[in-house]
Amino acid sequence: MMMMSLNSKQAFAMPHTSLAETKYSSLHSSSSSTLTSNAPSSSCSSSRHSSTISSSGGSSEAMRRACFPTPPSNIFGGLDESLLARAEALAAVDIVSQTKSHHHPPHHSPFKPDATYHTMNTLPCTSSSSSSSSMPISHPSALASHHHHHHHHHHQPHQALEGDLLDHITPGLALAGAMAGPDGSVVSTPAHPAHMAGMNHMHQAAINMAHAHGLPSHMGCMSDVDADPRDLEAFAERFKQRRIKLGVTQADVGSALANLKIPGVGSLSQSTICRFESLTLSHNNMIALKPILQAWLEEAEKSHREKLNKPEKRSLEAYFSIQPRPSSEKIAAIAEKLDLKKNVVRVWFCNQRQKQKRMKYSACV
DNA sequence: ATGCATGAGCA
DNA sequence: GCTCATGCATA
Repeated sequence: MMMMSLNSKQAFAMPHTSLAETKYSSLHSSSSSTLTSNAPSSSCSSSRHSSTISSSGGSSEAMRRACFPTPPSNIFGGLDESLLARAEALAAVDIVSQTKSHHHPPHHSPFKPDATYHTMNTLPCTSSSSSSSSMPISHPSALASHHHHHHHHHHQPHQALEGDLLDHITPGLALAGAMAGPDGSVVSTPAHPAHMAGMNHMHQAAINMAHAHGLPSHMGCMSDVDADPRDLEAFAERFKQRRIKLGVTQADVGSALANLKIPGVGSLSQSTICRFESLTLSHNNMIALKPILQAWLEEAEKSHREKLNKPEKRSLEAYFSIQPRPSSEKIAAIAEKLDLKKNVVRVWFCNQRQKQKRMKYSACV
């Protein structure tokens, strides 16, 4: 009995992907149409439409018009003590809602997963329902074989036409997030030896194999649950926005991942993070990485929140919301109130203004 | 942001 | 040999 001779992956290789092609290129550029027919219902941030794969030409996949909430602009031209008073009131208010923090000892472990990871973790594809942790490990082929025989539609091609196809093939895996407890601080670890290029590969492909369950079109609420293309898109975008808001670079994220201590997960390169955000990774890869990045994001935000909870900072922010450009005198007053050096306060305002610009910019890009 | 290269698992 | 995930180097 050996009649079934079909090679899995390649068997269904799609037409255009004839290997040699630049692998992925096919995914976005080639058939850019299609995609995104689904409107993402991204709640808060923006709605990105298709984009994702349409980078035809070259770059710019998308311009998301963002809808970022505009920061409070300065309204007060001259402020005085009133400013201080107000700010204090504001600060006091938010102080109330203090979130607990969970501190993790900062352990940075520059653990680089370079070497073959795949071996270590096997990810069960796990159910598609929800919370399933997936680790990025596994070889590509695994998944490849899977899916193709499962459905008629092959995944690979999906990259090219994500929109529709993905619709039905949604795999499910996702992890709720946060499992490890790094302090979230993004450390930048050097991570790569640099002598070689392809050292770490965690092939996670398999993970996601979930085959499809037909997704109802109404599932708008599952966010990290499955790998719904729409979710991925929305998540990638949200991820980027929040990362920027945290002031963390793609490279920082990549190296900080190792701090999560998720088994089998080490650091990733800036390239990969970039590709994730721009949705230029394969669908399977996106799905595999999503839970990891989500975990990182949660940790990072948690620690950021902790920082924000420091009274001085809250006060400064409150002042800032009222008057982003306080005069020298105001700064002196603020510094005195908070028992900080005037210079420190001045610089803080400068940085804050810059940060705001960055955020605003990124939101619109 | 992306081209090119590496290296792994599979058929 | 193919596909895939990922990284380095660089525009």
